[in-house]
Amino acid sequence: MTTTDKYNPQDIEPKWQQRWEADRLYRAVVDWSKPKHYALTMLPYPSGDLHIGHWFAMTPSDARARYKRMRGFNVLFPMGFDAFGLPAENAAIQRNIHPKKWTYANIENMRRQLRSMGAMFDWEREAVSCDPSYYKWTEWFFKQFFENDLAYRGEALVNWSPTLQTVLANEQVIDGKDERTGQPVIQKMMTQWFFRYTRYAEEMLDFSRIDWPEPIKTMQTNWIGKSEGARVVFHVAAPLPEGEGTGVRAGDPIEVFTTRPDTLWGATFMVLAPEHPLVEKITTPEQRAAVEAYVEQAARATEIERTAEDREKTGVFTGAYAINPVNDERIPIWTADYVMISYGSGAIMAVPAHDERDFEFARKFGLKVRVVIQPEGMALDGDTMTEAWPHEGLMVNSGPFDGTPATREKGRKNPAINAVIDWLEARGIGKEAINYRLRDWLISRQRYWGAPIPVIHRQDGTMEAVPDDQLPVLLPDDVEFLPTGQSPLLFHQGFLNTVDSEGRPARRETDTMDTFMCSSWYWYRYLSPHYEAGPFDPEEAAYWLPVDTYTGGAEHATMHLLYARWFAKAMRDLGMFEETQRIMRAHGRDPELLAWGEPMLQLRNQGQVLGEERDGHFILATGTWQAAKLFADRVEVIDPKDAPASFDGVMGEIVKRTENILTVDIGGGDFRTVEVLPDAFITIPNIDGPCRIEQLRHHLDIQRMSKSKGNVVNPDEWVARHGADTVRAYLMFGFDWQKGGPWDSKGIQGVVRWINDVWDIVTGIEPPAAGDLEAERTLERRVHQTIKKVTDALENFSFNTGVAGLMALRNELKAAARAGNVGADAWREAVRSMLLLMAPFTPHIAEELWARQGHPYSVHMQGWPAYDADKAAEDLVTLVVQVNGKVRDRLQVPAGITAEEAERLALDSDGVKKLLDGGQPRRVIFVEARGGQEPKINVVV
RNA sequence: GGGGCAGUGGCCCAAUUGGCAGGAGGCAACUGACUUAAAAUCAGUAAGGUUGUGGGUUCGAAUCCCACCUGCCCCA
Repeated sequence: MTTTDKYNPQDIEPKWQQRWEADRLYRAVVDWSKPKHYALTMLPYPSGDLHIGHWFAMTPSDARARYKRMRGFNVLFPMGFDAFGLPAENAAIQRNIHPKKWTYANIENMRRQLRSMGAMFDWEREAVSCDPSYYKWTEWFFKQFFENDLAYRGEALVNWSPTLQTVLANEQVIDGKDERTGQPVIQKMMTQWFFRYTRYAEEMLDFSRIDWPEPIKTMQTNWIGKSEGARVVFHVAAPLPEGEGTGVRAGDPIEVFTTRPDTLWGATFMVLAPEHPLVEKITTPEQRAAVEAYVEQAARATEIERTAEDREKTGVFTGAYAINPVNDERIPIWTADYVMISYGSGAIMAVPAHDERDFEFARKFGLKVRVVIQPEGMALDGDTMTEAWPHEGLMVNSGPFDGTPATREKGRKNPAINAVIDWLEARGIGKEAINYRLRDWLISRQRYWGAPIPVIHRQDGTMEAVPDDQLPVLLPDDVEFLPTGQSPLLFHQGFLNTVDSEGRPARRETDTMDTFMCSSWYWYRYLSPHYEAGPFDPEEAAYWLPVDTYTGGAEHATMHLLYARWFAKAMRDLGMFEETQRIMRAHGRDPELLAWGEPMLQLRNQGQVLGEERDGHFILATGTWQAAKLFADRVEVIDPKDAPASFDGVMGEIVKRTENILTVDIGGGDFRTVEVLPDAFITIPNIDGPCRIEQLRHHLDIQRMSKSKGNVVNPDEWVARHGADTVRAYLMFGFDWQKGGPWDSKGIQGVVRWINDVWDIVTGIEPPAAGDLEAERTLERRVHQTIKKVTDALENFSFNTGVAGLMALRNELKAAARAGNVGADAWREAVRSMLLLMAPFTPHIAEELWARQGHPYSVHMQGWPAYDADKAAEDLVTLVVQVNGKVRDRLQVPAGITAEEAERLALDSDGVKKLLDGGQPRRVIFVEARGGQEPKINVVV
């Protein structure tokens, strides 16, 4: 082996990146003569630095996009930035830098980092959501929704800071307190902007047209939370005979939704959410003080606390009664915070005998419990039962329905529910109904750094949308950031004051939009980021839409990925794809693809790269003891091998450090606390002089990377050390992509060796002119087996097995080179195939070696190597012989063996004969060879 | 609290979907070469298992079902 020169990624990577860019190699242009593939990966938030998670998400997606391109697809693989959001505003407040400046500086930096990946991003299609040219269309979408009854203003519970007099985002509230001032935050009903999310709830439950991961579909289904039942109207009962002036008006309706209308006869009280508008109206004077105090206290609890099942139930009687419409019974109305205003109608009928939470509440407050479902073989008694019976049984105490079986089925499938719904509908007191857990999408934010909501409030209190020719409503730059939590737009007179369409003074809406709104349509903008006649160019859309493959994190399951689907359906129904569909039809593409209202046909999620496990420093700390705690004036980091036999102090591995308090594992599952004195003398080998306590390293478990844990892996450092190809390949090789896992800085060595080996194999081997035919045939077989393996791997997002297959091929080539029995032509052909297979994973080295082999530029414009099953086939295979499922023998047989032959050979084998002992087998099961698997035969005796 | 995912040699992971648990691959380990020595590099080599636990279905279970344990992620 003669190595002419060394592999040096720092030379070849920038060189090829510049060449590709200069040649616009990855520019994707509409070409109706070729099939298209729109590969989309989630766009990053410009936080400042690209972290290893971005590489893990994007480089495998890039490999797959490159593979599709080699398969003959015209591939679009764009990139952009989701650039509005809270961190920019926090930076503004903390560091006195304008959010715009901060964001664009970060974008600039991240663009550079993204380029170092060597990905095939088409930068000419880049979109940045905080650019006026982008958010003009975010505003335009809002306006379309506003004008078509998909956007509205309504009441919602928000986090309200009474101290700051402002609304806070969920992220700004920690433990019920404002994260900045530490002052309490309450839940308050306020007017907010919403999209009619629930309008598409039913359609969003249909996943039949899309290839998305099962867990995502399950999560979305649960998130939408469809439940079937009935809406029943109760009425407030007439006031008490004494007739106090309570404001209670007999006959006020209270609508409830129930999934169990078959238990209506067991409703012994009602509960209203504390925020329910009726609470104030119906409360009697003698209960008023208690109710008001309760409502105020409830506002301080978060929804998490309120819905916790193990929480002690609280509530107050309002003094009012309602009439149960099925039996005209007078039942008390309570208010309690376990009922949510945002679910259903914010009021429930309580059936304590058959609902766990109602039961607990009734027992606590001594309310009546009446059994209306009697399970078979059990005699439930409302007075003595110790838990609710939410299951099946026969209806009792239910007037005309006594004896009707209630099953575990939900909705109309349950005979009891079915019968009761019919009866309710016939009498006009209730209706079959479907309720969704999903709530409308609250899109307004009381923040500065977001797309403005293009609405003007007229003097008379009505609203109008900003005319199209005035879009976008621009965010003013000259704003001041104060740590008040309030949006600076509220104080910007130039922004605030405007005129309506008739020239009268008016006030601009100061709410901005949720950033999820910006990220709900970005893949349309990529199609034509400079298009001015609409959010996207229909000519581009007709070719590229819908997205074929979308990759990104599963954490977006119920938010972004559901918003994206809603948006596509709303756009479809507002006719935004009509022109696009017309063009599709003209080119013979099926316009139904857009009628589905599904933005992405295939979705795959990557897992998370976690921090690396790290040992803590092994220390010997000495000082003075006080109780069980050592106050150390000296801390030495030592090698455990050099541990002294006896010492006065604490010795062991640091497992935790909080300020100057160390927790030390002294072995045997025992721990000691060491407080390091401020002037303590600290020594660490390899670091000269006394050290600071911050330099002491503590043990890290495998967990999510974060700056505070100090386990962040910086991709730039690894790229500088080994090159982008190696980092790419390691990320694809070292993990199950869909699962993620801990970073292993030793594991990357295997990839470093692989790439260096490939370099040496391709540049340094001079094969003989002629070789041994059998050896060449074997190498060719391995090459074709690898083509199959790598192809399957890329199709199935199983990147690690793809790289593993390439490593195995490397081993074959090395062995062949050593044996020197493969001739130049066969060798060159094998190397050629290997470089093509490597191109998606390691684009730079593949390009460099491709050029050095004298092939025409570029390897990335070549077709994918063709797989030939005949060339991959083995001549002889191992027939596995089992007896009762246990392996007893292995036989070498011809590859295409039939079941009869296999059975004859198996029954004749030593392993079987011994166990069969002259008798007849009860059954013989032959499993033929399929895929790369060898045949098996199982003899049952 | 609700929802989701995962558990395979010392470690990261394969196992073509119910068919030999490794002639998947890698890390680590060991031996040798180079070196005064070590690291790195190169060449070679074995060893390592009740597939988290317990039940069930099956001719056959890492794979399917039930229960439990442990870990991770998401939402509120």
